[in-house]
Amino acid sequence: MSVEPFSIGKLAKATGTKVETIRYYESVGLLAPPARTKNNYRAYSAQHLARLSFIRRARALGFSIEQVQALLQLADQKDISCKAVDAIAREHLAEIDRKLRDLNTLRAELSSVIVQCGNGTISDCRIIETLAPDPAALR
Amino acid sequence: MSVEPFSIGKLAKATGTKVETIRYYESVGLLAPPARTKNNYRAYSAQHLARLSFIRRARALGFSIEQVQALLQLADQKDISCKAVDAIAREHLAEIDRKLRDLNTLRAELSSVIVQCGNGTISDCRIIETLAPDPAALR
DNA sequence: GGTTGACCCTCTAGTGACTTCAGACTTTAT
DNA sequence: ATAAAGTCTGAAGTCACTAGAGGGTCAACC
Repeated sequence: MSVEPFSIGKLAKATGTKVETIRYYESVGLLAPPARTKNNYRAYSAQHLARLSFIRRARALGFSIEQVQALLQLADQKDISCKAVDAIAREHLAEIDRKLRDLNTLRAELSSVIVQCGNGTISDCRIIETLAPDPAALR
Repeated sequence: MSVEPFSIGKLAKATGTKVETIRYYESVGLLAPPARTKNNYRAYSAQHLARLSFIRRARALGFSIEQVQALLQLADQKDISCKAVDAIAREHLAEIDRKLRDLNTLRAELSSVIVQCGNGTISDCRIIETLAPDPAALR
């Protein structure tokens, strides 16, 4: 297992992150500044890879950068209760469920709209009407 | 049916939009600038109400402002085929399906994390590990 | 008639999470 | 040797709003 440090480009490729995004994470204090080579290039360790992977996964899960910060801080204090971690996760799960419900509703609406929009002209096309105002709002 | 023009506040209430957002839509060319009263207050017509309702519905469905612009332009040319409208909607549906798949995966992970994170300390807590890097990425 | 509070106006700046750009240096491949 | 690809910093741009400063206007109640 080679423990040589790697460049920002390699780290980017390994984690599916853009180079600029990695630098951004460093600038906002999400990812610790790595060592530098004599040319001032960033030299990352396996720790950085692990942490960036965590960050990316958490971001993909929809956690905000602030929430990821909180999770990382908690993760670093291994001796305390994980109730706080659990709370953050639960809070987020509720959010995901809300998003899922919304998206499913939208999906249904959108696909019914598409079905109606078979091949006619716009004047026959229901997609516009479907999105048109609810008469009830016009009171 | 009263056809008197209404203020930005009434329009906001009728469409569930913030006043500032309406002005923003005008500034980016999404909503046509309305007439003005002698006091320079915006005076909206039923057309504006209809169009803003459309905009809000489309935005709620997750269309970007650019996509909404496209839909509105298409809607204004009533004599052409609605294939373009259909294409935009279909494209958007695919996007929604991708998000749904992701969210479902995430939900499963997060809830299994919560189950495991019952009452131990962080060192027992799997939440960090669950989000830890995929060993495959470390090649 | 005065004043309180709810509206409305414009213009500017702030938000989150990046992305893009300009301008310069270094490393790698041909 | 030279060109392409990678890296650096710092600043500005993006999206879709949101908030704030600093002002004018209007309806109503005392």
